[in-house]
Amino acid sequence: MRTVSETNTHDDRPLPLRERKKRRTRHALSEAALHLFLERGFDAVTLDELVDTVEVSKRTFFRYFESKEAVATAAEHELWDTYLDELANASLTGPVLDVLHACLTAAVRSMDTEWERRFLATRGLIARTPQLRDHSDLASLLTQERIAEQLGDRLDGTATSDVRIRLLSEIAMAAWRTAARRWVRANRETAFRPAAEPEHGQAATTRADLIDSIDATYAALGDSLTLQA
Amino acid sequence: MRTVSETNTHDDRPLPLRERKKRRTRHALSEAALHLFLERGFDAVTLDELVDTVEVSKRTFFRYFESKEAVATAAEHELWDTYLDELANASLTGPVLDVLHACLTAAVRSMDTEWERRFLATRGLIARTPQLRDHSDLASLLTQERIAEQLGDRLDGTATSDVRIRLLSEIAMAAWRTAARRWVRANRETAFRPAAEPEHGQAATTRADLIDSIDATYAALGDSLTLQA
DNA sequence: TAAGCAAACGCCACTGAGTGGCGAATCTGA
DNA sequence: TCAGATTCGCCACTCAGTGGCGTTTGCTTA
Repeated sequence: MRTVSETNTHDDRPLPLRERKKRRTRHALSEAALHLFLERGFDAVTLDELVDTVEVSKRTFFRYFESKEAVATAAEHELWDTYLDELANASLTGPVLDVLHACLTAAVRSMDTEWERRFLATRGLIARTPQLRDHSDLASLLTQERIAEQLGDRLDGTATSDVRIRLLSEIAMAAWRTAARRWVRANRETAFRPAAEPEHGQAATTRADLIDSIDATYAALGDSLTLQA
Repeated sequence: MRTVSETNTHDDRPLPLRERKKRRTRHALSEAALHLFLERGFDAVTLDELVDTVEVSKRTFFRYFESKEAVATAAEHELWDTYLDELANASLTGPVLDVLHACLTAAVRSMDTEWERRFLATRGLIARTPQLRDHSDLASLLTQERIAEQLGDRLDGTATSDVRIRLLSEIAMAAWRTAARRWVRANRETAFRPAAEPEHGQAATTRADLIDSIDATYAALGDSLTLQA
């Protein structure tokens, strides 16, 4: 039993002031970055500009984000963190590929609506900025590496199966990249507007579509291996 | 019959002088780069240094290579070019994955010994330089993209199979990355010395090992998909 | 509530990759 | 031998990212 004063859902109050300030700075930076980048393009905005609008020193910026690309893809990084958490808490039973698939969709589902908005913006930027696409792909490869490590620790560690674990992680991420790219391509024009109109009756790009794309892609994995000319 | 004066192996003569000079410059740059990077580390060598030792302006450097990373991984790029050529000339019959597998090993086999030396050096650098590992991974993703495009053009272009083609390309490259990483990891200490001793009786890292690793990895693809916990 | 401590920040100078512009050298083809 | 076109060198510039250091700000203990 916890005391009443200790709210456990989204408790922002009990956090030390210092921590709250940090969150606010981080949030302000990533929010302003998305806004500026969408407005004028990733390349056209310099870090000095971004840093000026948030009224923070450039030195401080790099205490929060490790690169200009990182602040634009923060939402994706959060997804990967959640994904890895899901996997860490999942029980490894049955086909491992199914577990990875389930963890990924669970991660996507568990993000809040704030995240969804930022993620859409990020993917919009990625779609029109090669540099960001590279950074995003790299992040997926890094995550894949982490997955392989985690699986390697938790499954039997025979050297023979090590190749299979690495391959499995690769394949799982391949499914993500394929699904995400398909999903982005289908929405290049319709979505990703700088100022998102809130309640457009039109069918907007939702995370449900993304999850559908993921499911469909995972389902196509088996066929792909044996694809005939 | 050719005249005796016209040697056909490595004929550098019939090429216009301008072209020969360009080749020499490019070769000198990539050769000096490998040497310097292996000697003192990728980060410790500045472009200005490299450019000074070759006695070329920095401006000229960027007319030959698009980045500092590119000059260190030139050998890999050549492999990808050859791979794509192989694929372009291959007949698409039977399982597409087998075709990709065959093209890759064929490409590796068709490179000359000069290439092998440079490739080994490059992989040694990649193994110890995260920045280069990223660049190499990105190059493999880009190649994978090209493969998907080529396959998309040559196979039937139904939207349904598009996902499978992308996935197949991803999976094929996943096999490469896994194989190459395994191969590098197995030789991190034994090989990749700045000044390679020519005829060490000891078993040295050869491209045969690499091809074996590729074969083994492709063979493990099917199992990986159905890997059970 | 005052003192002391550590974390976070701002400022500033600096490195180094990559680019733009333009005039000079060099190759080529008639 | 003389245009015309490439290619190159030089120089100044932009901008991401880092190191150092002094100052502020929140936290803690007396």
